[in-house]
Amino acid sequence: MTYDASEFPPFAVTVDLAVLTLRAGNLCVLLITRGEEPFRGQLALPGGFVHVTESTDAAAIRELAEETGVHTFPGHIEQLATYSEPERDPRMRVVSVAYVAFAPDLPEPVAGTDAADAAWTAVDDLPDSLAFDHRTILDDAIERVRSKLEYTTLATQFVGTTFTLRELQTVYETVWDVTWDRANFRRKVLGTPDFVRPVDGETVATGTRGRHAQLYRAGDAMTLHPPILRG
Amino acid sequence: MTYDASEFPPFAVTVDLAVLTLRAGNLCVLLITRGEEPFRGQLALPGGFVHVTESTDAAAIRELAEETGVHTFPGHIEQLATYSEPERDPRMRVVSVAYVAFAPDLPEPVAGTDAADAAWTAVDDLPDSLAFDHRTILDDAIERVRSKLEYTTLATQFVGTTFTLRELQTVYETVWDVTWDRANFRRKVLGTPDFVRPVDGETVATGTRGRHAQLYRAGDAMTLHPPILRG
DNA sequence: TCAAAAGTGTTGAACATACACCCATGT
DNA sequence: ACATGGGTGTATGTTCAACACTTTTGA
Repeated sequence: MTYDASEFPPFAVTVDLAVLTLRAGNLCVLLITRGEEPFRGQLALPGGFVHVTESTDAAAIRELAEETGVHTFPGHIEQLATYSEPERDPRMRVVSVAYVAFAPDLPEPVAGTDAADAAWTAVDDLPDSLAFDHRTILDDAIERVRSKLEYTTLATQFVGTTFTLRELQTVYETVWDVTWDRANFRRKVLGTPDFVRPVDGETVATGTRGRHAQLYRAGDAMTLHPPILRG
Repeated sequence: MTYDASEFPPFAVTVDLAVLTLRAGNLCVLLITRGEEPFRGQLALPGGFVHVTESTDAAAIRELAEETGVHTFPGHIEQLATYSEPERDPRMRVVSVAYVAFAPDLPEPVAGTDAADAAWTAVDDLPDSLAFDHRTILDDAIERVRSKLEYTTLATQFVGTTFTLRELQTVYETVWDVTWDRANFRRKVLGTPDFVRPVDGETVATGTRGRHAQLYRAGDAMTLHPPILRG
């Protein structure tokens, strides 16, 4: 295996982002409307070219800030997979490294920024097809988030820095479309070492009525032993 | 986002393979010795350039056949992750899509083939460093196989098409470095729907002495509910 | 004082663990 | 016959699921 400029075919490398959040009890994804051909007018995942001086991780983080308009992104981002079918882009040979990001409820994208044509869409209410192979990427991203809830502390990325156990429970119930017994969920979470940590003393929050809830912060644990199961 | 030849920097795209198997009670990986600079003489993961007409999946499968010398690969291969640090290859900008393959015990690589300089190395007995960022890739591959044993039927890929429950148990014990109670392991596996399926009737195998064991085939299940835990 | 939401207790069922024991086979 | 390894039984402890109950708060 020797390297020489004539030996390898050149590829364009892009990143695509599946940014997921919970809004009003629905799992939502950030989609843009394409302004140019091909797929003009269709919905697509945000993304862009990788610069020659940066890693794909760096490119994904850069694009994430541009597309959401938030400069210190409050959630978590990780690589999903790489998509490379030769015909996935009709114009040239493009390999795309997809990332999935999880965030608490973010502000609506604002006109006048790079994110002007971006909007949150409930994943249960997607159009029949997205541009390129983005539907495949998005399906993989949704499967990723559902399975990672089970054996990691990812759920805490969908709520604010402090949260009630009820809010955390709602994350599981929304993403998995199941219901949990409140008491059993509480025991499961509190019985897992370093999953959550209570915020000191007097700290409580309020809903509209009823007893105030203890606030918690994410703990140090990244993986859950044993996992939390869907029932 | 418009495309034009002057706008995107060209990348070389390669695939790297972490081919894992069990040999004599050790988790082993297929490594080649590099014949050219850079990293001449050091161990590296097998791999190669992606052709302009093929997907990275196709390239990985092609390389896998070439490197192992086996044309219908008996195990499982899946994408691991993409590695793209700008300085990962000192000569040019290379993005590498890594794959991990799991196989039952394969024949020793034979001289006179493309796989001539390849050899199985126990992962507990690796040199301090591998070429490029291949040590990082390999560490990720090992973590992948360890975690996938827990919630998928991947373990069946490390044994032949038919196997005894004892052989399957040895897979878990070797990869995780734990011991299981034989009776409890049996109940766990047989109690999981579609994990394994007994091979009909008279079919039994033999060790050196003792009662013949029932043979099983992998079942239809891909994921395990509940997962098998490390204890 | 009532409704709503947080938090605790309790009970029977299901499961896991650690063994003891029986069965089939080759030497 | 006996050692070896496959296969089954069982008692004990732990966890889980369902649901009743108590506490705290706002209206």
